[in-house]
Amino acid sequence: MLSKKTQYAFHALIHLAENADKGPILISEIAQEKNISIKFLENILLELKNAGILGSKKGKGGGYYLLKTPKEIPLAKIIRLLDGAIALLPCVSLNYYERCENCRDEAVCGLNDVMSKVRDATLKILENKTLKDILTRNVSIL
Amino acid sequence: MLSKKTQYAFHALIHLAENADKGPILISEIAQEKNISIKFLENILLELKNAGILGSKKGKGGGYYLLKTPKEIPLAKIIRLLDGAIALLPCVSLNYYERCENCRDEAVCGLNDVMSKVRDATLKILENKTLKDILTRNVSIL
DNA sequence: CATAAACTCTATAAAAAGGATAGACTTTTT
DNA sequence: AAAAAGTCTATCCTTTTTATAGAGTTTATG
Repeated sequence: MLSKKTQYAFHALIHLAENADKGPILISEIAQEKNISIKFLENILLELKNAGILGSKKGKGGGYYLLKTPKEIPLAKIIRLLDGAIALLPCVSLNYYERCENCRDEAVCGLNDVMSKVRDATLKILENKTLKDILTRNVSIL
Repeated sequence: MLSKKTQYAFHALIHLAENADKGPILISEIAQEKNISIKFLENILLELKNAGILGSKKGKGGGYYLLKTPKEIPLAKIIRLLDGAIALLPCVSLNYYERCENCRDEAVCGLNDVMSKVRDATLKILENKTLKDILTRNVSIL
């Protein structure tokens, strides 16, 4: 299961993309629209900003906005950024690999084998689908 | 990512299956063999017992043993028992569904749509693969 | 039938994740 | 120059997950 953080990030990104034509969007607007704690959302948007996905403008008329087009933001990237590994086991993760502490030899571990298949099937979807693919509204400017 | 609980459960079940010909297996043996905290493992085996997957025998010569053949234990069942939902989002879970608090209408939510596909791809593997498929050693008695 | 071996149960503690709060800092408008 | 409207940073509280401790119960067996 994805963490709340990642779930909120997706909803926030969707809102930002669908309102990209309106200039910087207030955190408070996203929080209200998507029913998310405003302060918690602050931290999440900040992480997305530090990762180069969002930009922000301070002062009156400020807010957050996408730095890339939705098509350039794969869903897998968001999950890895906020949740870490996508795989179900650490010993099967491509980006956050950790040696298995519970088995003798990963090379002949049947669990490793099955979970690799699950990872591949999941990544095939999440690395190819982007923010654009999960938008409801089509925004002409994008 | 699967919880430690579920990860440990898989390794314990593998050990039980691969040594099914030896009668009841001690918790301590599994814990040592698989490098798992013995007391934590106790709780896990108890849950598996209460779910009807394992049986136990008390007293000298006691221990845990499988109540079903490995082929009858789908991997998805173990995950659902110990971790709950397999899906990445509550609003997409078949067995642990919860309404989405962050979007207006799940029926037209693009996130819901993509995550349903991930769920289907994952379940296609995890519901068809069983404990038997992740064993290293072939035990004739099974 | 006493004893040791082994599982069972309840309570508690430590660590991580989720969520909430406060206040400092920055930019813009007037 | 100052107030308004935002972001940024740090800390704290609660819940869940992970792990530990110890008393209690059952069973084989000599």
